[in-house]
Amino acid sequence: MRLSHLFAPTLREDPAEAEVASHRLLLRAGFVRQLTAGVYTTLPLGVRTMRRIEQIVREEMDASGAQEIRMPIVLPAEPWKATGRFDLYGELLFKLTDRHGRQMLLGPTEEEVVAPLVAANLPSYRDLPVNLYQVEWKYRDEFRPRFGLLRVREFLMKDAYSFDRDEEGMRTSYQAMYDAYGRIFDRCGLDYVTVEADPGQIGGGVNHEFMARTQVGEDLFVECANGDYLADVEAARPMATEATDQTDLLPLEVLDTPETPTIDALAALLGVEARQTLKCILFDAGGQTVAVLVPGDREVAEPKLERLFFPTPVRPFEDADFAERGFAKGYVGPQEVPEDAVVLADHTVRGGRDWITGANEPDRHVRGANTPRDFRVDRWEDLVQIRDGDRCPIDGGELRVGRSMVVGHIFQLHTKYSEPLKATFIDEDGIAKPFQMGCYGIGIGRIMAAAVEQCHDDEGIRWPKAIAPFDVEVVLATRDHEPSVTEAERIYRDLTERGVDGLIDDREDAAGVKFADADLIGCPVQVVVGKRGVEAGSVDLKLRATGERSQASLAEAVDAALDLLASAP
RNA sequence: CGGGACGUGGCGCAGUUUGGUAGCGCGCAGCGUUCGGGACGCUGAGGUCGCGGGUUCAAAUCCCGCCGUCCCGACCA
Repeated sequence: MRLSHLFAPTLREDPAEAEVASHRLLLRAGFVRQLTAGVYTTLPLGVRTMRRIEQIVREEMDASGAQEIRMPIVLPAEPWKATGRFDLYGELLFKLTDRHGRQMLLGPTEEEVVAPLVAANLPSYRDLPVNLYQVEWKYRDEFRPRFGLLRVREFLMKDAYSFDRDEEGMRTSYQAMYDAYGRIFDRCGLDYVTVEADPGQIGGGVNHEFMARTQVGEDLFVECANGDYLADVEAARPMATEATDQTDLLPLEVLDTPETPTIDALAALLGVEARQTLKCILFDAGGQTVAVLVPGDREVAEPKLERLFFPTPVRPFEDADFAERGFAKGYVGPQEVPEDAVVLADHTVRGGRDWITGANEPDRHVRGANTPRDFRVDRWEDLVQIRDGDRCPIDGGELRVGRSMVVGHIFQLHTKYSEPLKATFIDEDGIAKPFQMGCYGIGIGRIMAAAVEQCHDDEGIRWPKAIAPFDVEVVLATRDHEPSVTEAERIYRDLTERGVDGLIDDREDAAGVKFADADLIGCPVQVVVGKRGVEAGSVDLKLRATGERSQASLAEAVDAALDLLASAP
């Protein structure tokens, strides 16, 4: 491709709206342009990189036995009502109405389409397993698109769905995807970790996230300093706390603590540490009151709580709930919790005693609260948010919190969708049974953004060669020196004949402009052809990833470029 | 959804406090000089100052409403 003909408008200055590196560089280097919040046009360079990513994804999906299909984007709402996701997703859905007044939506994911599709001709167990995938646009009206291509409202996603006869088959299909995902992200050149994660809104059971390590990601994970534990921050658990000595407990004593509805105010008034206090956080789970106990210096991890009660929705108390159910907001303690409520305590609560906690009346707390003497605990569970410095549950090592961008997420769904959708097959015993499903997503644009986050410097992008828009850029560093032009054209042509995706900068611009753009666009290898070199019978080569420069004779220029490309990351 | 900031030629910005002929840099077009790390000179094109309403002799500037974009947060007692 000739840069003189390529629609790749590069920007000399950083766009005002872009703060994170990937957003800034993808705009500046002419890969994408923003149309509106969270919606982007992909320019030729971006299309090339995304196609390369798609190609890797398709090869590995096909190799794992999955088959590509293409499903619609405009979907009728009915199946989404059947699975409950029409309401569950709510505002996240782009909804539209057709001319007949029928409710439609733009697909945010496609279980509701693919399960009925596979079930349509009532397959036999002999037809299973089946794994279908597509690479298609997805629509989610995120309440805050951000970080350029990281969180967008329209995005290209590879989504796959496996259908099995039983759980064992589902686990086999899941493992095949797990393995394929590892190969995909390896091939894309990403530095990533794989963690067991929270199921979130898709629900179901076991699931893993593939997280590219980045500076700016929205998703946090924890990692043991000794390298033996990795988890999504929403699913991570700290090392079990040892129970404290329970002798010589303090008596329960009521304290006057005016104007102390927060832990900070209470700790300040009494001159104690927040961790000596006990928070009693109230939730509603399908009408039942749930009291969650955690030390005052810790936060409740709501996703963990939601998982415990799944599929019953759990929500925090609203102001009205406190009054209706007889609790004093800001002064709630676990004593006197009604019998029909359930009291959950985090394991870390075992490590404390003589708690200071709410007295269940305004402006009063108690000191010396102990279980089971003063309050009951119905269940001990893992309920706290993990934080930097917690101990690893495997070996007690220090846990560190890292940032990442989730580029892939795989789920074991069991019959969560096949059941409500009545997506069944006929089993060996002649009875119709719901499929055991799995679903598997990869964000194509996110891989592109994550790669830029991981591979860039002050000058621009340093593409991993597997997903670079072009392999080699030939920079013609002169305009009016005919022998240089001839040599540059020859090298470009020979590279193309040798199967390399080549780009030649044949524009009428100064050499400095071309060098700057070459570094910005970030092809792995640059071959610089100019008057000085050509008169001396040589070209200059540069490996973008390291900045390493070398020279080759005109005759060996193509081989040298190919060798350098082979050595590129 | 709450809070904050911003909106002025294609891009980046100044001008708004204190109302009075719309500016700068880059880019773009033409000519000339340059020609290996974002060159130089001359000439030139290009703006409903986000939109609507109001105040005023006069509004980019003051007032009201709306729209858009970005950032932070979204219930922890």
